[in-house]
Amino acid sequence: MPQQRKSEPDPRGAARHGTGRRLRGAVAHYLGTAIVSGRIAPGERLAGEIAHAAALDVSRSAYREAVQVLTAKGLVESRTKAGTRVLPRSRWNLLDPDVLAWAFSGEPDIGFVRDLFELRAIVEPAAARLAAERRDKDDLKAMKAAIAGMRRHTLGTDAGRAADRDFHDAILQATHNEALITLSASIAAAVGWTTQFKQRARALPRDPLPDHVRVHDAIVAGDGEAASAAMRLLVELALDDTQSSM
Amino acid sequence: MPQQRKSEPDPRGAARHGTGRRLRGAVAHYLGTAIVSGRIAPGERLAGEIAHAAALDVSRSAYREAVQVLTAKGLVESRTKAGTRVLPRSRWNLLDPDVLAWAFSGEPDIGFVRDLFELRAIVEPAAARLAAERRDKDDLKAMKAAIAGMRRHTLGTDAGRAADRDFHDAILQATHNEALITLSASIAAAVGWTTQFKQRARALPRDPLPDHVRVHDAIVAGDGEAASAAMRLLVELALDDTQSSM
DNA sequence: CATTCCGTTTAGTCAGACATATTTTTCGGC
DNA sequence: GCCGAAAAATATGTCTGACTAAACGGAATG
Repeated sequence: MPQQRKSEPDPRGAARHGTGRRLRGAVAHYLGTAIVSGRIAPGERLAGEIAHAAALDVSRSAYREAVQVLTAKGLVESRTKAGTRVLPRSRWNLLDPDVLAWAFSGEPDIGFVRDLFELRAIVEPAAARLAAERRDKDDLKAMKAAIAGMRRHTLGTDAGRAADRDFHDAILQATHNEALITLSASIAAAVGWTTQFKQRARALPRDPLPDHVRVHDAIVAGDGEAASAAMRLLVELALDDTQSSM
Repeated sequence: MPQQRKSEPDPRGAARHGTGRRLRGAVAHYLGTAIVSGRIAPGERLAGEIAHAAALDVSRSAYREAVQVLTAKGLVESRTKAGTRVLPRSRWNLLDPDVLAWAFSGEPDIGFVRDLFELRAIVEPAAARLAAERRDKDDLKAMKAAIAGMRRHTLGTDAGRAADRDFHDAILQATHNEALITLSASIAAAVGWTTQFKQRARALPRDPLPDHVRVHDAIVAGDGEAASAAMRLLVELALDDTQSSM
């Protein structure tokens, strides 16, 4: 008995034509967004495996594997007999790339976006400082290429956004700190979603190139203090732009 | 044919008596540590599911669910026919609590510990500053209680370490920034493992209480700058202690 | 009234079959 | 002899159904 009266998107259907994700991934995405968006509240109990799997029209194994993914990300916890419950937000791995993606797949929570920008404002200037102190020849080459790309294309184009990403990536690599790289990459990606919203809403209000060049020059000069200050300014401007469009 | 010539710990046996984790968790832990410790290098291919599951003496479903966990944490990627391969370190979610635990379950990599301390030195002072600016009555109460607990017990006791954790937790809560809380909690836990090593190696070289009191007083006074400076000092001292024992 | 025991419920594990997607091989044609 | 397309091989992905184990609730018992 497929196709019952569910208004929610059907993971099976979505997997069949849309994303290209495997079935298990589609179910995980479906449940993940349902939880992160608050449609299923913390403390709430999910329907039993057999029933829930049947409701989603997938086998129990596929459903279970999806739940394992959620468990791995700290969203739910399963105990025999008690069922699987949604954990309190404090246990969620909010910095996991998938969780971030799920959080931004719908209407992102304003407060959470603020938190992320705050974290970014803390981490990225420090990263720029470290980059200025540690960059080697390859790092400089990558940054130079990225800046050149940004000169050629505006942020409205795919190529322009790619160059922007490359630039920030190059800075992170230059810190030679794996933990910092992992963290910043996640945040930057998440912030990227919001940036896209921003640009859709209105033409971008200012040319971001000079800000980036300032950061670049400071890192080339090996001036950590200046690099940190320039990056702080860059993040603040990005925050202003995003806020003015919300 | 159980008990073949494998020197590595047997996940099934470990699950049977030791950790209390479910079988799938034990397999995930086994594979996770094998990968994080470098025993299985990035780019390498894991043995086929049927063979590998049989070698570990677990069913294919249990093995697969364990692999899903690793996939969720970015350690491996599975593609039909091509098998499942270990991803490059850059794709790992190094800040995931489980991954950190796996990384510290054996001999932790010195370079990675340095990276974590560096990140901590960036984030925690900033967190202290925010806490000083935003703490409410409940936050102050929790911090006060933690400090009192630290006065009563030394860091050598369980109660003392719990009080220390509570203090840092209270500071994070006071920032009212969920992303910051998630991040710092992970790092602090990981750094905690190393601290334990440190104390096992030698009597702790100095009384950490005055440093904590300084942070506490600054936050109570609402002085963000002082709180940040005091916390920076605290982290630096912790780093010194850890380094001198390695 | 407290305690213990047993049945029920739900997740956990197992086994084997079939589907799907690549890679590799092979075979035909140019 | 080289190149390209079709077929075979192989590993992951999904499905099904059964059984196990653990935890909760209530009944029976002291």
